[in-house]
Amino acid sequence: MNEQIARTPKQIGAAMRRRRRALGLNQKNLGEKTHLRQATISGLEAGEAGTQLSTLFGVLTALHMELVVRPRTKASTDTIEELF
Amino acid sequence: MNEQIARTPKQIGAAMRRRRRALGLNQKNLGEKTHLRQATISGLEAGEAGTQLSTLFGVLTALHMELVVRPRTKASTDTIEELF
DNA sequence: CATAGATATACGCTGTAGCGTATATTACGC
DNA sequence: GCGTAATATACGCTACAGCGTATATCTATG
Repeated sequence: MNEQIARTPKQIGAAMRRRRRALGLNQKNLGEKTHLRQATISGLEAGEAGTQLSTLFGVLTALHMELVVRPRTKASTDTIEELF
Repeated sequence: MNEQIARTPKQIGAAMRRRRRALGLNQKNLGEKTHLRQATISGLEAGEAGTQLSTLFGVLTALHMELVVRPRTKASTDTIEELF
């Protein structure tokens, strides 16, 4: 359960939230590590689509996580429009 | 070679560029699929840290790709600061 | 319940992404 | 080399992320 597929901002946000909690951190702690506000972490975890890559990777690094990019595994009905 | 680890915007951009080319698309085509400008795709592939998650996931979807989020596999000396 | 800790939300501000449009630069086939 | 396709860059514009700060709302746990 520690490999999460993420096809949307919400999914990646949820995965990061689980990881943060597993590490026993709160949003404020994590904000200090990453030089981001607690409110910014909150938005990222909630899956705000406008969040920037710098924010994403900053938090990933602080959580000792990484991404894997790969072709989609299962068929999906996702369209661009319904992503947001 | 179709699973790429990405710990920085540049790495994820490079992976997406390889995938786009493997699919025989140019930035303009991809921009039309995603409702993004060719210039925006260019920035994403170049690893601009300010790129938004909506842009990232829009392109990932158009390229039939997905992310996996997971704890880091190997030891790394990465720090937050040197990411950007 | 009470209340402390955690998370979500608000306000005004500054910086910048993405836009349309256009052009400059690079890479490639002939 | 030359021309063309592909990619990078520029300009002015609007929208909004992230900022500091503050507060409101949830959530434990006694």
